[in-house]
Parts: sequence; structure tokens; C-alpha cells
Amino acid sequence: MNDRYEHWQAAERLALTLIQGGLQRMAARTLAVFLFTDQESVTAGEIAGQLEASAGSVSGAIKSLLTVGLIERLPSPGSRREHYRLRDDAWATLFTGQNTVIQAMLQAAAAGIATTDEGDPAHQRLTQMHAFYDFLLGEIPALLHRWHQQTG
Amino acid sequence: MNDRYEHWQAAERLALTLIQGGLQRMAARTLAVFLFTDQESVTAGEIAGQLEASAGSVSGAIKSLLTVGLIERLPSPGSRREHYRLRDDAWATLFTGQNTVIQAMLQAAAAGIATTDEGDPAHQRLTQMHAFYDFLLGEIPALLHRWHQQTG
DNA sequence: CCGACTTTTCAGAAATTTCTGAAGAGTCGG
DNA sequence: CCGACTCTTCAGAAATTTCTGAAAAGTCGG
Repeated sequence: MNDRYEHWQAAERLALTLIQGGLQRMAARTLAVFLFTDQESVTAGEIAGQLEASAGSVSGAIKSLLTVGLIERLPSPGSRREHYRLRDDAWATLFTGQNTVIQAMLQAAAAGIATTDEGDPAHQRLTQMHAFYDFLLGEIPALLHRWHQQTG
Repeated sequence: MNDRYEHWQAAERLALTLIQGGLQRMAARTLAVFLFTDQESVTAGEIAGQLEASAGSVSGAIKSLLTVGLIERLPSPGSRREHYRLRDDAWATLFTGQNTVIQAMLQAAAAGIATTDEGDPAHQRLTQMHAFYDFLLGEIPALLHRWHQQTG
């Protein structure tokens, strides 16, 4: 029950939380490695070893983390292995990813509104839904601005 | 391709979006029914008919929607069937549900911080993560306040 | 270019999630 | 209380998601 074990434990717990937050299982575990490693950057092979997972599944996880912008590929200095690390604004990025969902909600609501008449209960409900997500979308830029100001 | 069909189409599309947003499949489809129905309230049986799903799965979906506070059970006036309807503040509630995730993230980060020493790269990364979610959690009350003010 | 090493791809396997159907529990009118 | 109807529970089936292992592709030093 040394430090190394505690790290592993905390990392796996965080991975579970990330899964709850919507990430895929292996992507979440991979992200946990990026958080808990003592190195500045890690390679796919190191992650696979750490997680006792196949190179294939790690490859897929890295791909998805790159796509959503949580990690970045580093210019590899004379090495065959690709190095990756957590991006500085990873958490803000993860949060911003909700925008996509919100916009989809807005679109879905709008589509529903278009198929109903102005007196319908359904019309009213969909309008309320639209109003909320419209509000939410509008608030996000200012919120992120406040965050960047607080840190910067 | 009449109105009824368009409704079904729009409802199913919205259900898919809700699934993306983290709801379970049947819960999402059920919520879509609550949105698109022309009635003030619906029964479990009506939902099952609408979705061509079993009573069992609808029962489970309603249970979970009740738990997260998206719908409410109405006092049934002299009927054996329970009536349900979408709650007024359903969308704000759905959004607030993210709080749980954020708090879990905070806890996970804190646990990680506790197992690392102050100079470690891991310590720094976990601290940044903690700072962001702490900020986020703090912003939510004011945000919801603005929303209620805007509508009220 | 070659050889050694690493990453990516992908078909099939494994695991997990989700749904169904039937039995049982609950509820209301009579 | 009884009978009719509705809702809930839960074990097993179905569907979906996720992982693995091996082959192929890519990359770098020499």
C-alpha cells in the first residue's frame, strides 16, 4: 500500500468519474494516466503498460482524446515513439464540448416547434426548452471569459 | 407524411439528442413523448403504446425520470392509472444534474492531490483540474438565478 | 532502401447495457 | 372483500458497446 498503489487507486477512481461524465471507458482511464504521471509526456506504449491494456485499445483512446482536444501530440525529439501530454486548457475544452450537445438540443427543439401549432401544449413545452438552451448557450462565452481572467 | 408522422420523426430525433446528452435510451424516448404529447399528462400505458415498448421498460424509464426530477406524478382524480407530466423547470433540473458530476470531479481531483507531493507535475495538473471545477461549481447558482430572473 | 521498432486498423470475442415477458403486488370501484 | 385493471420487479434474451490480438502500415536511424 505504497504511494504507487495510492496513485493507481486514485487514478482509477477518477477514471470512473470521467466515465460518468460521458467519456468512454478506455479514454477515461487513459486520461487518468495523463493526469497522474510524473513525467511531462507519455507514449502509447507506456500507457498500455500502465493500464495493462492492449496497444489497440490505447490507440483508439488516444485518437478520441486528440479529437476532442484534451491531449496534444508533442514534436518528438529524435524518437520513434510519439509523445503526448495533457493540454493546458483541457478542462475548459471538455466543458466546451457541451456546446455541441446544447446546440443539438436547440435544433431538436426548433424542429419540434416547427411541427406544432401555436396553441398546442407541445408547442409551449418545446418553446420553453428552446428558451432555456438558448440562454445557456449565450452564457457560456462570458463564463469562459471569467475563467480565463481568473487564472491569467 | 402527415403531422402525426412529423411529430414522431421530430420526437425520435430529439430522443437521440437526449441520449447524446447522457440519458438512457428508453428514458430519452419517454421524455420525448412527454414533450410532444398534445395532452396535459400521460399514463405509462399510453407511453408504452406510443413507443411500442414493453410496460416494463417504460416503468423503468419513468422511475429514472422521476428520480432526476424531470417529470412529476399528478394526483390522479379517481382513476386507476397514474398520470405524469413534464415538470416546469425540467431543463434547469437536467442542467443542475451536472452538479453531481462536477462535485465528483472535484472529489476525485482532491483525492489525487492528496497522494502527490507539491512539486510533482501530477500535483500541478490535478490542482489545475480542481481549480476549474471549483470555479464551475461556483458559477452555477448565479447562472440559474439569471435564468429564473429572465423568465419570471 | 533495410531492419527494428511503434502505431493503427479491424474482425471477432468479451463484457456490458438495455429490453422484454411474465409473474406478482398494488389499487380502485362495486 | 372481490374482480378487473395497472404498475413494478426481475430473470433471461437481445442488442450494443468495448476490448483484444494479429496483421498491416508507418517511421526513423543507419
